[in-house]
Amino acid sequence: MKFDPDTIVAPHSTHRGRPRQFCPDAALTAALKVFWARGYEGASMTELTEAMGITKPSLYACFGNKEALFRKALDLYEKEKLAYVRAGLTAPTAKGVAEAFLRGALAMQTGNDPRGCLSVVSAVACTNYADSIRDEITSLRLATDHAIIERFERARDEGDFPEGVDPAAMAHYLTAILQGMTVQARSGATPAELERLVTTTLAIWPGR
Amino acid sequence: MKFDPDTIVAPHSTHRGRPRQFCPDAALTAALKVFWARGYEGASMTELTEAMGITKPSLYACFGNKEALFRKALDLYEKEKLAYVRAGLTAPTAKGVAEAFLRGALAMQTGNDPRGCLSVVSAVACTNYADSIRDEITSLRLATDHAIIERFERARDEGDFPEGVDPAAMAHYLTAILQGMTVQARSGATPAELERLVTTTLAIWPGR
DNA sequence: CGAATTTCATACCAGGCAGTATATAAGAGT
DNA sequence: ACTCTTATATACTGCCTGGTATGAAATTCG
Repeated sequence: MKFDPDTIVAPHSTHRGRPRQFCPDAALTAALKVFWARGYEGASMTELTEAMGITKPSLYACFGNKEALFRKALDLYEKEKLAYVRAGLTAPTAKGVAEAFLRGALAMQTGNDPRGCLSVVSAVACTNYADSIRDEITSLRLATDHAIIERFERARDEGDFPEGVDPAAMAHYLTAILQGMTVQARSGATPAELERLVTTTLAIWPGR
Repeated sequence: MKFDPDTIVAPHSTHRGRPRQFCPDAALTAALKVFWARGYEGASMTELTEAMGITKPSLYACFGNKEALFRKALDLYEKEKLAYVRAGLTAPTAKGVAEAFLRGALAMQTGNDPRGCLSVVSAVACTNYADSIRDEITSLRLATDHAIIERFERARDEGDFPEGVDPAAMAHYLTAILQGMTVQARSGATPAELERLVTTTLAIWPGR
């Protein structure tokens, strides 16, 4: 029998047959970079297999198909690269949360990774996605939005905002700026320009 | 001889041969909608020809190839749909300019047109564009940015901003929010949510 | 009317796409 | 050593892509 390809992890000790000659985690990381740089449709299977260092049958046996591979890459992205979101939510004030998010997003632009948030790129890029991918992207976004909204509601109760400021509105306002940062990073803005966007946003930020 | 396809306009009175059986302007408008909704790579030639109501040879004879067609559609977009940018620059104060842009962008989301700014979508979508297309998109963006920066520098001289606010930074801040609005509109935000983004941005806006 | 010219309609092309069939290689269990 | 099972390598499939060759239709000029 074929073991469940969803597990990705190498089969445990009682393994029969030829062992796999590549590390699925490393391959998935390589695939993530390709999707990140080129988008879902822009990444071809040959490009993916070359970056992953495996052949097509190996890819299909281990990850299913292109759509499943993308979804696993997206999960990995959310888990690893968006750790600063969960960390940022623990900042003591609303402005601290905003600063953590903005600086976290900024840090991601200066590294060696492709520029711009993969989720944003995936959401904007194309309408031809399989519905399941669109649904997953939007559900991830909704979950993040909800977490920020709840955090900002607490911030309002703690007096972080001036009177009359809607926490949910501030949450969407913040995410809009983060998304705009992705667009600008993607279209060639320099790190200095992006940092100026961060400081400007924080300078304007209402409350503490 | 073949008349210059770049002119698009119907040949003038001294025309020999079978007359064209479609309106190039209407066809280009239809093509623009397809590119707008699906992105450059997402729009296939068959999809384009069906939406334009013409056959492939007619398209190629009149518009050149896919890249040239996209560029002409982009020019049309910039000319028609972004009129509110030029109009907005004439607002009396910096905040007035911001409001004009935000409300103009919001109005574009409520109409029947595809959602989100075509330039933003094109800039983010994919790295596989022909270089000329990328160059054109970025040059258009730079021109708009520059116009906003100049307008905001005048606004600073006229005292629209509080002390110490950098006009260029405010310009990029505003465009970031507009780009974020495109992302949110593209990923299913309701008009009401987008309007809240507008009012929030204006409530926070520093100066007049 | 006929000749020249341009557009249109159909069918077609090479190439790239996602995905797979087949055969061989490499390990584990007996 | 032999079988069973799984992974790899090569070659392939059908399909869709952007782009085009060819011939018929429609017009103007002589």
